[in-house]
Amino acid sequence: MKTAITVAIVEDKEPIRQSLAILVDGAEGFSCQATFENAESALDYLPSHCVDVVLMDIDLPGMNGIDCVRQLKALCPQTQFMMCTMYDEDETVFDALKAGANSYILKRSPPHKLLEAITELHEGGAPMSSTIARKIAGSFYISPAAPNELDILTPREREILDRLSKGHSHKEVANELFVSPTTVRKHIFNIYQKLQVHSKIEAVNKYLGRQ
Amino acid sequence: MKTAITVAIVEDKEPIRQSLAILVDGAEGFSCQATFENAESALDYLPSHCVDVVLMDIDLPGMNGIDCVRQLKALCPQTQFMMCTMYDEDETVFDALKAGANSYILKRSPPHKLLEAITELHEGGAPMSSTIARKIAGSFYISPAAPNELDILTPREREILDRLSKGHSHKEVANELFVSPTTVRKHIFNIYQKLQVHSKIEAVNKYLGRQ
DNA sequence: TCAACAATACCGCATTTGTATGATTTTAAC
DNA sequence: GTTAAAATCATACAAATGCGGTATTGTTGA
Repeated sequence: MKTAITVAIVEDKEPIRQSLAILVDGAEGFSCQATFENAESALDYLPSHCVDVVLMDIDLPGMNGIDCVRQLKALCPQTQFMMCTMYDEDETVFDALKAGANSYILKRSPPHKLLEAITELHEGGAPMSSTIARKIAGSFYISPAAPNELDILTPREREILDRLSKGHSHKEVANELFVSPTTVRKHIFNIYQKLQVHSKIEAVNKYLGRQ
Repeated sequence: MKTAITVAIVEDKEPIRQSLAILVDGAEGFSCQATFENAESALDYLPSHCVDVVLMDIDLPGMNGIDCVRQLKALCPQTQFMMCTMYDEDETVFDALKAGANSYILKRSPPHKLLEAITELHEGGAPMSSTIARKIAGSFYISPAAPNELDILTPREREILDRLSKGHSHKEVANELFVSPTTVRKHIFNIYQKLQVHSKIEAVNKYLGRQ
């Protein structure tokens, strides 16, 4: 028989913490090693007792679950973190992923799904509740309908803007493209007109899709 | 009984196309409406005969599956697209998501997983093969080790850099912070020294973690 | 064929920026 | 209570940049 997947639970609400612990410990192949009612105690204990999977609530008293993951991630690199929460706002989801969460499951998921997800996570997957997964996949989508401001730039202008975005000066770009610096300046001027900006930084921000 | 999920398949290799069609059509609750051996014929037929789910291979003769999804997405907004391919390179995956793919399944997945995935996709999820999901989730992760370069900046310097990153000039920043422009320039110069750069763009790139 | 556009190039001017040196005042740490 | 670091300001110069013209050439679509 395979070694059980070791699990820790961070959840402030007593009844939920208890039922999660019972669920995990009661299932074959899983072992709940520890439970915590706040982020601080988890940060205290887990680094010296790393587990395979941590189920992390987000809304905790004191430090929130996302910041807790960010810190634990550095201390327990081999541990997988599953956010287990009721929040499904965009910002929360993406902040959790940025902090290092590998999985994001909504609390309303049925128990057997949770166990499945822990297994999948431990086997190298990144199980997400379906609405979360859709949110994440959708965040990459670039709508062709959205008339990209950059479309009005000519290929040459885009090329120059790209090099500017890498921090190259007018003169450097001119050398790279084998044209005169004045030509580059003219192109840049035209770019400013088209993008309605007045400096390299503003142009680069638009180019790289910020602000 | 619920209406069957209507499916179309775009796959150039005859045997794979056939077995996918048989798999889908043979399962209860699924109905394979059409199969195509290239992107062009799919683009020809599907817009006027939209289906619930399209299984799309990537490596096709002529137009590839990603570009095909990009175009179909605009014409069949309610259709869900599942990339079904052997590629798992980063660039391919993210390009597919940018094009509008809602799901990305590797061909090596077992048949029952594929049917499950189609169902999940149709119900609003975004099923991904586990290695793919991990890749996607990981793409958000911001390593806490990276920003240590910025740690050497003082709060004031960070404040100024932040405003520079928004495209403000020296003078503007000076007005915003109620200090002399020369002070701002001094700070900026110190920032350059610390970050080992020589222009605003380079500094802002480091600040925003894009280089 | 002609107009529009893209890419190339030049000149010139005012402003911004990068670099250097030096100094004063707050603030924080020991 | 001294010291170190941070924040402030000044002056100065060279280089880079932003803005305004004008002009030539090649391509392209109406």
